[in-house]
Amino acid sequence: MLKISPRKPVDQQLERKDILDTARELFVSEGYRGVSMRLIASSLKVSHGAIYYHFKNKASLFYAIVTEGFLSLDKELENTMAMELNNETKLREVFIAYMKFGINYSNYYEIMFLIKDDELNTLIHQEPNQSYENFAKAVYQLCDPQKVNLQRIWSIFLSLHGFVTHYIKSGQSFDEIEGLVNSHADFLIKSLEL
Amino acid sequence: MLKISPRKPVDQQLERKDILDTARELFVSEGYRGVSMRLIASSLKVSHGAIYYHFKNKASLFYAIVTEGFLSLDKELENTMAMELNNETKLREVFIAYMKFGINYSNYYEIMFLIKDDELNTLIHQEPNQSYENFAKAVYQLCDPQKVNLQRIWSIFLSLHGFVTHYIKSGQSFDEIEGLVNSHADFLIKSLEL
DNA sequence: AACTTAACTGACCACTGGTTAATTAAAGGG
DNA sequence: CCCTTTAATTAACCAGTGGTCAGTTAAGTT
Repeated sequence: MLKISPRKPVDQQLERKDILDTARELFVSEGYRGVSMRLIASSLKVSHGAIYYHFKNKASLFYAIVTEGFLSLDKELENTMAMELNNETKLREVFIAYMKFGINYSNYYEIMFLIKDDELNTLIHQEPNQSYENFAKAVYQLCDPQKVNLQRIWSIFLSLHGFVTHYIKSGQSFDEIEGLVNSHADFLIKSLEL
Repeated sequence: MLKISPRKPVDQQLERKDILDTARELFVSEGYRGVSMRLIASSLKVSHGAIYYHFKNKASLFYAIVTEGFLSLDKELENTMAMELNNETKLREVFIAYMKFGINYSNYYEIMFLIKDDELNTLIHQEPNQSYENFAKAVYQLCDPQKVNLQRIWSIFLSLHGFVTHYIKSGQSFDEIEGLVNSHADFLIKSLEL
């Protein structure tokens, strides 16, 4: 019979933050589906059941990580909006920043907007809408109200979404497709008839 | 010891077509990830190992089904191009048909353009490009060459792709979003400045 | 000290895709 | 017809997944 010594001394106890840090690190390189609870546990040198004391399930664990993604995307938008540029150039930069975020943080983007997983999607239901609203407000602010309405902004968003979705699938780096990024941004700017 | 009687009489032998028919039926309602080899086998009342005599692996089995999806999409495009309509209206119908296909055959669309699966993606590498080329040719044919280039057509395609991707995720029916379909089609038509 | 709670382990479950030795029917050849 | 080879299938196996839980020990409380 193997000796089981489950509860560890206080200074060795697994903390929620340790789990999150390890999961995040693995997630960034392997994606949601590429990271198993067992992989996280073995990286932490604990049994995989120990994770379930701290998190209800895999979706809950990764929900904490995905909210970081939404914060990052919002921060990118904020930073772009704070640039000293004329409206049209700034708008173009907003589009480019969105595409750049999606490609550079593809595993985040996937879990934020693409993955169909019942448990995960139950948890993530407000954040994508909020993220879109922030985007829409920014775009509306930079446009002439006579030239743009909500439907058009929504179409712009879907076009950006399509760009990111396609290139996440194809796996190319941002540097490889920068020309295409610029071209798509130009297409969308032109569609607004500014 | 249970009696094993593996090879069945000729008239009861499992045929490749039977597997494909059952897999397709399950796939249409449950999607690629929702259908296991064991589910297909139990539906056919055979052992799941029997499928591997006929198909190398799950990806190969479903590759046969996904090619049907590409054929269907091409057929939709063809049918739309055969309509007696002026160029702009026909172009708009092409866009609508694409979005309609994606929403109505969402599990096909997912496996054709969205799913990241190494084995499946090894098999499916020409078809999406071919499908896009057919689309691009049709669009180019309906447009004024002075007003459109390959980059713009590509952006149109990505915009349609984004629309479908988003609404596949949200799970709404075509009827529920028909207004949005029309609105997005109008956005794209207007972007061409016809 | 005794009791309760917290934190964890190892084994379990059901499920997944894929593999393989054994088994039987079918096909081929003498 | 008989024997051999090939085809088609099964049941058991493997390794992996997310999740569960009785048992064990440390920590906390009285």
